[in-house]
Amino acid sequence: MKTVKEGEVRKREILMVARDLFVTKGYEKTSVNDILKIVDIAKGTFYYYFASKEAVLAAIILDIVDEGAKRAERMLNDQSVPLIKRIMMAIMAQSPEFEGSEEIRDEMHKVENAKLEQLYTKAMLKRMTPLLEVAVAEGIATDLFHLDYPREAIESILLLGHMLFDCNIMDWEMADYPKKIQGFLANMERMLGTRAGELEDFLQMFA
Amino acid sequence: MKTVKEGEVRKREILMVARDLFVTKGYEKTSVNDILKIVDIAKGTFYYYFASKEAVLAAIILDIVDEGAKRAERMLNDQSVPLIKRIMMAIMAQSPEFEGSEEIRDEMHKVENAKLEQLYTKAMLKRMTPLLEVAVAEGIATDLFHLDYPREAIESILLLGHMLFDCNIMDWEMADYPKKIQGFLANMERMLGTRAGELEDFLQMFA
DNA sequence: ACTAATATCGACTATCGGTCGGCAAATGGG
DNA sequence: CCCATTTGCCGACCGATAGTCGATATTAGT
Repeated sequence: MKTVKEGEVRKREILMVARDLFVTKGYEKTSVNDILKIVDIAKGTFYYYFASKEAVLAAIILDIVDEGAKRAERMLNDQSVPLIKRIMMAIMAQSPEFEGSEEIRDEMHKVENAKLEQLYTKAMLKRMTPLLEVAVAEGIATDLFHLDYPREAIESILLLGHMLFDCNIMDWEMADYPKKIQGFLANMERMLGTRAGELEDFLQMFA
Repeated sequence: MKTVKEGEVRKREILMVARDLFVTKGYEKTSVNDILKIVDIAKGTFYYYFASKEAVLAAIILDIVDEGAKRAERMLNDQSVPLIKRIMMAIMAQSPEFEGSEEIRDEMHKVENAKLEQLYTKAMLKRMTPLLEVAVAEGIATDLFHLDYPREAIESILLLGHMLFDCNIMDWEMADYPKKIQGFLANMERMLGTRAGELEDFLQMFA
């Protein structure tokens, strides 16, 4: 059964299906054959569009990171919100968990997805750091933040936000989360050198 | 050729060889057959001792983390050194890079080793947090540190130290490292709430 | 010496990611 | 309108892999 489609269409089809499978089943546990079955193409077609299974993964990660960065950018540009809150919301909005169906939440970051996870972290940092750098520079200029190593603070905050709350490396009880979030905000405030409690009302949201 | 050995001996043999291979070649790129060839046993023997290749990985990680924690513990117990420096040295000593041959350094934390890396991070945090908790509590009691969420600060510091300097997710130039280390120390100081510059002489070491 | 527990073997299987040569459909120029 | 070239597609095949299993050899207890 041969159905011909324009190249870019096929490519997107494969990416969509693969992304769904990688996120729900895990990258390692998803075989190329699994993808073929759903997209309903032969092996040769898959490798006509992608050099390897890992190439598909890389493309998907770029997509996910880019979508997150665009959401973050929207948050940062909303001048009606105070700067610190904007930054906080950008960090939250960036996380893939906040788009689409909520069921995906736990699936993406699982043991079998270590490779996806690692590549994602790397790409996310590279994409997000410049965005936050602008925002933090604004905070420094307006005497809201006081710090000597803005770039390093941003990297640390992004990394912590991701590792603590998006990955599943910390196995916390549900009941722990409010305290963990408060701790994170406190550390973020200190690294940025804000007036203590600047994020206090934000903190209420999680109490 | 059949050579029989006591169970525990064989098990340790397998673990030693596997660890060496995983660290130098990477977990994914090391096949069970690679291990068999060196230990000089048949497949059945391997699976007589370990349920899967991944079970071997898990055992190895526990070993590595435990060795690191023991080194860290020695640092923390050295009363002749000021507390902050002790903590800093414990964090550094914990890293697997600091034991044995230096060549291993880059190998362990590579793209193909994402699974090893992730499991390691998780186990390391669980093992190291309680150790540092004692030390930080001492710092709080002696009015050296001032912070409301000690546990969360420790988790963050451990995580950052590991992710920034042990993994290879940040692709920095060699020339960047002094600044990155200074930034890390600054953030650490702020999270712990020490007198600013408390770690200043430590910082000299990396300038 | 017999038995039971322990340790070892290696052929075998299912599945995987990836290759390759050939076929079919669209394209477009003469 | 025909034919050649490009583009899209096929699926049998390959080597390697993690893991299985029933047979066999060694050791230890009595």
